[in-house]
Amino acid sequence: MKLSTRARYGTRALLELALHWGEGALLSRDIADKQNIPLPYLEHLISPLVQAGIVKSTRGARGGFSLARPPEDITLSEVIPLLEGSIDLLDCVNNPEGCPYSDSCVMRRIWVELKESMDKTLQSVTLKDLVRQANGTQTL
Amino acid sequence: MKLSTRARYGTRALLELALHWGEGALLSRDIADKQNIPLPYLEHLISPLVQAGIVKSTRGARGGFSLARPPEDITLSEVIPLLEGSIDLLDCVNNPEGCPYSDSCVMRRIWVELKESMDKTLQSVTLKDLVRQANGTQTL
DNA sequence: TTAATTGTTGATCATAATAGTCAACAATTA
DNA sequence: TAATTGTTGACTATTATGATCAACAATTAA
Repeated sequence: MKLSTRARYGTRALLELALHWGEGALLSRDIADKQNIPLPYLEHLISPLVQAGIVKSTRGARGGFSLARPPEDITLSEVIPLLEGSIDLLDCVNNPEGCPYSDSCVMRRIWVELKESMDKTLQSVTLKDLVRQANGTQTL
Repeated sequence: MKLSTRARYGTRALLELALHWGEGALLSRDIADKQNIPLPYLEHLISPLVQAGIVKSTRGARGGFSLARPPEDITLSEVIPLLEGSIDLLDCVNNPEGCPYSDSCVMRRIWVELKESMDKTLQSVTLKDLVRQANGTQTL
């Protein structure tokens, strides 16, 4: 039950983009260097973020990546599932038909609750929050 | 970020033991049959539960397994980490020294919060709760 | 229009974690 | 003492993850 490096790398990449919000596109190479992410790996894991409309990509010379929306509008609840596939601890959480026992299963309810409590926490954090904290600006 | 089958099997085995609380020992073979768990696998995953004093084992003829404590005193918060190794989504949660970045890391705080919210949910569920639900006795 | 640049995609490989099995062993009871 | 039952460690198979590489598409600037 460990988080994959995709989620770790991905959130770091997004933080990097959030730190440079409003400054135009960042090269994937620079993101990779700054955040210590293998470049060819970054290219793959950023793809779902682009397709989901969280990251904007521009090809060709002078291209790169930038956030498609303001950092305060992007929560981890939106981001982590894209990177991780889903935050369901078991497939039955979102797909009860897949398990022959789901009707009578006593445990499924627990896994659903668990997912909901995680999601609630993730919803409470925006990229802007991360930027604030990174800058030490956070009053908290 | 999926739960391992150890946790699924393990909780089912515990549920089975809880259902028979007060009736003496259950054979591992019977637990395995009833809950559809490969017997040799069950033997391995039950071991940490025995060592942690949650399950009591008796060897030899007429031996078997039973809960070492009343079902209402055993929470999932105690059980799942034993089966799963830990519920930390990342090692840095419980072992900051392992990561060179943990000081300045913006993300670690999130992973810690996530773990705490999961643990809170798991703490709220005892084996007795599961039994009640399995019996349809739950008033809720 | 061409060359350089940069993201996109798919194939592929390596490694590690998980799931599962088997056999020798220790303890207990009848 | 023989039958029973849990304990442990070694081992195998399968899958998921992490990572790389190469061909390709789009864009810009000379």
